[in-house]
This record gives sequence, structure tokens and C-alpha cells, in this order.
Amino acid sequence: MIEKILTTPSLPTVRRLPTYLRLLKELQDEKQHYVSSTYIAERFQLEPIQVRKDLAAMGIVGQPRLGFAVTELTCAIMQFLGWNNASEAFLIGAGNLGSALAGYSGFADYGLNIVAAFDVDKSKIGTRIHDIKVFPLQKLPDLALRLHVHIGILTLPAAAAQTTTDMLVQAGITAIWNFTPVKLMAPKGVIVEKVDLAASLAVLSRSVKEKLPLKIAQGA
Amino acid sequence: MIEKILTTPSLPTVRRLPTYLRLLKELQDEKQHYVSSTYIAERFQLEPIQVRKDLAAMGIVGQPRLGFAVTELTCAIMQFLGWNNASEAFLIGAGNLGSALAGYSGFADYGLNIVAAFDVDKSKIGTRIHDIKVFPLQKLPDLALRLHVHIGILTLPAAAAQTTTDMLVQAGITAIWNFTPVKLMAPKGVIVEKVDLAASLAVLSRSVKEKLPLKIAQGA
DNA sequence: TAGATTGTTAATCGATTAACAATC
DNA sequence: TAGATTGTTAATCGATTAACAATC
Repeated sequence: MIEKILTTPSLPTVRRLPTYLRLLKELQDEKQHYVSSTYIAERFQLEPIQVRKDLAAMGIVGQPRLGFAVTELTCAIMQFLGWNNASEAFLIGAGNLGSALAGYSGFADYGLNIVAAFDVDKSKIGTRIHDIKVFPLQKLPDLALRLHVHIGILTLPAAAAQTTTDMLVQAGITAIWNFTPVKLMAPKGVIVEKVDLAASLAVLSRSVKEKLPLKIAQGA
Repeated sequence: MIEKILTTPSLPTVRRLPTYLRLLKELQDEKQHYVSSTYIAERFQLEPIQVRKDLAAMGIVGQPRLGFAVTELTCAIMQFLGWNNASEAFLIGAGNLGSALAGYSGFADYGLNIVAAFDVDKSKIGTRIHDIKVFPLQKLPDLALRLHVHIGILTLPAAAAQTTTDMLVQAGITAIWNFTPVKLMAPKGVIVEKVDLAASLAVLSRSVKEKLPLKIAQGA
């Protein structure tokens, strides 16, 4: 039996998957059984061929004339991302942003379950943020071991980011969702994914500035 | 006099600029006057040539042997991003995430100043989140006009995202920093920059899953 | 059948990287 | 000077897009 060898999806492809997933859930609610790449593309202002390429990377085949089976497609993407069975994660830093993430119910859809929070601030330790208990940071290694948690969400001040990361790695954390503005150094086996607000804002700022260079350009 | 025609920096370049800026501030504190592309690259695990290309796009020239003047470089990037004089922005949605952003002092470095928050929740209206006053959403058009605010930070539930965007556009908002998971539709002149948490988490999840396909692979 | 849609193969486009002369 | 670093020009790489036969 010849198995098709799938090329590992590119990063841009992976980043588009959650968008597709959102639409698929919507279609499921509307009891739509099939969806075409044409339709998906139109909804998100993409090219149909790009959507098809993305879906093909999931190992799914569509049906000419009909498109792709909504349920099958949903399962394939969920499976691919590992979002069908939830991963447990620690929240490191129970400040403003940490609390916001703790209170965000949407992560359930993303297969992410925050099971505990950690902080060094004594006034926070022992309290609960959105039902998630806050522990002293030094308890993390012990709890990581006992609960088999390997994902850390980093929402603490920039100054503490690198040293805390070193500690997390020591404690067996192998994946870090980094909300700090620091480019973290971590050993090869450790995955770091950065949510780069500054980069995003830079793109926005630049676009805003680009729109009004008329006067300045005249002065040149 | 022949002026060098600068190619507009690519999006990836713009996204790297804030990282450079962080390092430059650090160097300034350490009273370093020059920095080489080699050093910057090493610090962020980039290629020196990429750093040089990025900086060249800012219109700055370096000095062989010495590198780039730290102050000059800082100014050029700040200028390029328009971060030297702060832009005023409205926060739309005073929930968990909105509050977190309102409380984030770091935006001052990014030339962003949140001047007011808006919500439809009566219990929030009239209160202050981190010193920022919360107004009823319907007051936004009037205030946008009076305060000449053109940037909106969208931190409200997905369900309200598109209709609220339509309203913002009507009210003269021309740039939206979108923290919702919705792909917003907006007229051509309006800039939308999305902070895509789901996309970021997808990349993380995928990497995590990729690390442990050993058992599954054996089953095939 | 006719025609919309898929999937394959090839072309294009843009960003990154390489090579190397110019500079101080 | 010697040598580290810049900036230019060319090569490579990877993602997107185009073209079109295959399919139901």
C-alpha cells in the first residue's frame, strides 16, 4: 500500500489553520456538509489555490464539484494541531496580562488548559485569578513534575523573563508561549513561540505613518 | 544633489525593528556609541547581512570597522515608526484583555497613548481601568471627532467585532489594532493589524506535537 | 452532458543568504 | 598597514500564484 508522503506544512500554512477552523465550526452550526476552497478563500480574501494547498497539507482530499467535507476537515485540522485533546499549561506571571489570559475562556477551543498560575508577588500568592490558583514561583518545578505539565505561558516583566526561562527549562518545561518583549535564549529542544506585540504595533504604526507623508514629502 | 531612493522596508523588516530598538536602548544605557551588524545579529540569532539590509532600509549608513552610531540608529528607527511623538488611541472593550492593555505601561515606548476606553457594559461605564476612564460605546464617535483620535484597539468579544468595526470606521477611526479572533472587513483606507493569538498558539501546538510523533509513527 | 471544483506541475515573486569589493 | 566591517550585486530558497488536466 502506497502512502502519500505529506510535506510538512509551512509556518504560514499553520498560522492560517485556526482561521479555517473558525469558519468550519460556523458551517457546522449551519449544517453545511461541504465547503469549497473558493468559498473559504472569498471569506478571508485569500487565493483559492492557497487554501487548497493548505488543506492538502493536512492530508485531506476534496471532491470535485463538492469541495471538502466539513466534519472531516475539522477533525483533520484539530488532529494536526493536537487541539482535540487539551494540553495543560502553567501561567507564569499573574499580573494584568496573565490575569487576562487566565480569564479567557476561548483557550478551551485551542486545546489549552491553564491549570495553575505562579508569581513572586506575596500579595498574589494564595489568591485565585479567574478560578486559577496562584502559587509561589519556587513551587513550579515540583508541581510541573507531579502534574506532568510541559507548557509555560510567560506573562511577567521583561527583566525577569530570561532568568525565569532558565528555571522553567530546568523544571522540564519544553514549550514556552512568550508574551514578554524579550528574545529568549533556550536550549535546542525547547520550543519558544513569541507573541510579539511590539512587532505588531510596529506594522500598524508604520502603515499609519505611511498614509500621511504628503506634507513631509513636499518639504523635501 | 542625488538622493538615494529607499525601497520601502518589507513587512518582516518592520517587524524586526522593535527588537533592534530594545537593544539600542540597552546599549545607550551602557554608553556604547557604536554597534556592528555582527553584534546585533549574534544577540538575536540573525544573519549579519540581514541586519545590515534592515538598517539600510532605514536610510542609515554605517562606518566600516566601527559599525552604526547607536543614537543615530535609534532616532532613525523611532522616526521611521513614528514612535517619537505619541499617537492617541481608544480602547474598545474594557474586559480582561482591555484592562491588561490599559495597565501596560510599556506602550509609552511604542508611541501609543490610550486616552479613553469604551464598553457597552453598564457596570463598567463610568469606572476607571488603570486610570483610563470607561465611556459608553455610543459616545465614541463624538469623542473621536473632538479629540482627533484615529486609532482603535479592539478588545471585545468576537461576536461584536465586525459590527463595532463598522461603527468605528463610520466614526473616523482609520487604524485598528485587532485583538479579536475575527478577520475584520474594512474599507480600503482603513488599516487593520491583527494580533493573532490563535495563529501563534497553532505554531506552538504544532511544534509540541511534532516533537512526540515517535509512538504514532511506529504504529503506522 | 456541462461545468464547477480539485489536484498537479510549472512559473513567479519576494525575502534571505552568499560573495566580495570598498572603506577606514 | 592589516583586518574588521560595510554596502553592493548576484544566487538561493521558499511561499504564493498561474495554468490546466482530471474528476464527478
